[in-house]
Amino acid sequence: MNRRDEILAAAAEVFAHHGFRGSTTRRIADAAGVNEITIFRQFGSKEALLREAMKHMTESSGLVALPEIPSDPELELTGWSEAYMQHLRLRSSMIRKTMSEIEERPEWSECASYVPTQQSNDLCRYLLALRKQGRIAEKFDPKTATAMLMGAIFADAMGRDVMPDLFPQPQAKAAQQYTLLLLRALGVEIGSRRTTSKQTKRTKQLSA
Amino acid sequence: MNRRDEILAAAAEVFAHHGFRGSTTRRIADAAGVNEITIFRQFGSKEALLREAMKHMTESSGLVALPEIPSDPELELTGWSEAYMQHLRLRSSMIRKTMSEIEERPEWSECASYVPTQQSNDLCRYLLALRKQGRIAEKFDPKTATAMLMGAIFADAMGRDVMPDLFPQPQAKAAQQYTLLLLRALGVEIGSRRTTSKQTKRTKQLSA
DNA sequence: TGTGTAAGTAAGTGACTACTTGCATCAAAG
DNA sequence: CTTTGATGCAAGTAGTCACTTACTTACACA
Repeated sequence: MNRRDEILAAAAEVFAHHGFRGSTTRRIADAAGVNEITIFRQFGSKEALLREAMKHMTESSGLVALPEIPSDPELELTGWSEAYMQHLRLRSSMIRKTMSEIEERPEWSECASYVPTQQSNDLCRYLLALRKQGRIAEKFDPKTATAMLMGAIFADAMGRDVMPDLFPQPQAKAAQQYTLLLLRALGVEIGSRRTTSKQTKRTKQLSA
Repeated sequence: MNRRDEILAAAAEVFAHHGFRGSTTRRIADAAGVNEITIFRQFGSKEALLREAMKHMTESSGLVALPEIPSDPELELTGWSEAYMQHLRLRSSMIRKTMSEIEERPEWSECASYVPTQQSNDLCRYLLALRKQGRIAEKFDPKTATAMLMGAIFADAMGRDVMPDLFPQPQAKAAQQYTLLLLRALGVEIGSRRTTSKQTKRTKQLSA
């Protein structure tokens, strides 16, 4: 990790805690253990530095996609929800700051909406695949279902720190509980499993 | 509306668009059409002004409670969801800024969590009343169901401006669609109505 | 040994920030 | 008519901000 990356990491860290206006070049330089002037020589301006730090962040999400062909929706969706929730929780400070700054810096919106858009499309596609398999009993709008699950996860990840009483306990099971509730809304049989190979239906011990 | 209230309203407006650090006393004074000095004479400091403006805001939510005794859950919950979503949408800028500032100013968290806490308790109580009436078919955790609906509404109100493609269309029906999805998850018979007086069950034309 | 490059030090610029002081204005209350 | 209290105006203070200039140090490589 060279100097440049150290500065970028420090800038992201400072921004997550203090926002754009609170991210003074002095604070970033101190956090990076670097002279303030090095920042200007490397990036030209505070704005350019934070823009680059932002881009640098979004490239490292590490989220995995849902399988193309649904097999065990309860298991797969629970895993997906938990991963997405953890992703949001780890970045909650940065996300809060970004949401707040986007009105004043609309050029960041593309950066900010990249991960949620990708995840939304992925989940939506998965639900449509489930329907194609005839495993969704009720009529449903995939966009609504997607927005509902992702919205619940998002709100939990953003709000639980400040208002812990409003969210289900324990925190570790919240993503699973939201997922099960959604599956019930869609009429997906819980505990069912189907694969392309001949594998017998079996009960899972995950159900609440 | 006297001078004091005009300044408070202007402060809230400026804060919603620029956050704490961006709310310079000059900007607030200009927005209120008032000399900058008047602010300091009236409120002492920028911090005190914004604290008061914040308190002043939360007192005017205008949200109504769900009925004590559920009668038409689809109608009542849809109305409640729409009102809550509109409330959040009208204040989305202010909410985003507050969420972002709360880490640096934790003394505001009480103020910020007042409305959601009240609404969450209200919705939770309503769902428990529905269960007591025997109108919820499935086993369910009321906290999870509450967090799920409120989370979906919250995320929609916060995110639709920036990422319109991720949310159900049209916007005007979104709250209703989330509500119907939740009712399905709970196994509440849609289109059913029950009152304390003898009123016949009837089909509603609201269902999707 | 000489040269180029990335980094540091020191000092300073002009703009902005919260906040203060001193004085003038003006309308309503006594 | 006088007092009082809220407001405005002009000027200023001490501090911070992003950013610059001029010069020095350290090291790699030829």
